[in-house]
Amino acid sequence: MDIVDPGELPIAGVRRERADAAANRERILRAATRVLARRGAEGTSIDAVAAEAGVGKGTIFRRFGDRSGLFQALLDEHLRAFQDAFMFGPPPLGPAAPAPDRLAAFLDGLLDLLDDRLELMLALARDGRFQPPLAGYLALSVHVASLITEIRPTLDAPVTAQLLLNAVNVNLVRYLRRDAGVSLATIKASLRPLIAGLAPSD
Amino acid sequence: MDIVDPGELPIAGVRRERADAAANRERILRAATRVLARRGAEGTSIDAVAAEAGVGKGTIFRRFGDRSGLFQALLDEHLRAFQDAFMFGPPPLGPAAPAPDRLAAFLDGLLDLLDDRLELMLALARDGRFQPPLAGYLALSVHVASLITEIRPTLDAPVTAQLLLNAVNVNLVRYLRRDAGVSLATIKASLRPLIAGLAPSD
DNA sequence: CAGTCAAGCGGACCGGCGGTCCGGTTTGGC
DNA sequence: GCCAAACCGGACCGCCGGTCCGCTTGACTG
Repeated sequence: MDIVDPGELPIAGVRRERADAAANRERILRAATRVLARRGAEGTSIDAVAAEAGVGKGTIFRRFGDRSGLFQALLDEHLRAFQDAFMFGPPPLGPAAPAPDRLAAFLDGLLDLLDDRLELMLALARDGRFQPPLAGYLALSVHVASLITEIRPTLDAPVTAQLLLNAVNVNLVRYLRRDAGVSLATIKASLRPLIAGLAPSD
Repeated sequence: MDIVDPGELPIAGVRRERADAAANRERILRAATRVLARRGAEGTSIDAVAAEAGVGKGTIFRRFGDRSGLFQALLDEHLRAFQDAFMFGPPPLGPAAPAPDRLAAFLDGLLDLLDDRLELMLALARDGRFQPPLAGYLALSVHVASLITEIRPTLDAPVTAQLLLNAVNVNLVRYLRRDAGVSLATIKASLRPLIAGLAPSD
């Protein structure tokens, strides 16, 4: 995506996205959302999205590169608000709260997001491209790592952060919520003891 | 797999597997192991395994039902020894040790197994069939849940067990080991604080 | 306003995959 | 040695992600 935001004025050397292209991008993203809702992650092929958007599949690949690029773009929309909240927002998510509270609030928020956008996250998870080094997830894991450093500096923060983030894996959430009938509150509560172990034993 | 173990005597009403079929099953499993090693999880198609085994692909589907059935069978071989060890073996894995030690030893052992059979586990993970409710994994999660109950009975043991098991997700291990260059010892060590949080705060 | 051309578009096409099917072959009990 | 049941192989199917290329269209220029 080396194209400047269409809302900005043209910049020397950078061409603006054509109006029809921008419109199509929007239609495609909306169509993808609808297909995800209707057919689920498993049934959401590029052909299906293209048909729903009334667009050739070539157009989708031109815009988003490949399958996971499409879902990345969709995820970014939802992730942005969350990122703002934990980086600049009010406590307990934002920087005014103590680190342990922030970590708990962060995981709660992430679980809410996962629960809300399950099919999208599953679609992303399908091609292994998602998870650990996922572009959008990178910011999250950096944030968690910094919180962990704050809580107990002697830990290996990056690795611990990955372990924690993986505990709330998409597939697990789907299974617990859908097949095992576990409530979100239960999952959140069960996560607490794990993060409690991070605090210095004193 | 409703066919009796070929080593046993025939039982009334249950037909023994034919000799050639048994031989083929073994050839297929061996071939799958070789292909996994040579081409990795991503490059291990059923066609490739069939070719390597010198067998038609129909034979594979007859034997193992579908793609993941093949890898399940392969996993079972490796899982059995581990199961024996934590159910009947010596401490710290076996029942003679205190529950917290057993849990730590269990996770260490699981990580060793993951590291050792990475490609196989990745192949299993590819079709979502793996993970949470994976047939072979079920026994593991039951075991972890029982240890957790022993450690702190007030926890929601099944959910906590799943969270813990997911923290050592296959994809994460691959990423940490292969791309991030993290040692197995580091991963094990980073897991300790998390399970430490399970112990009653007293 | 007309001309120009890069950008954008669509859908036929490709290779590869998991899975099915069925005509021919093999096995093993009698 | 006979025969039915079990087994086998690989052609075949539908689907999917991704590519390609001839045609269309938007937007800048004079």
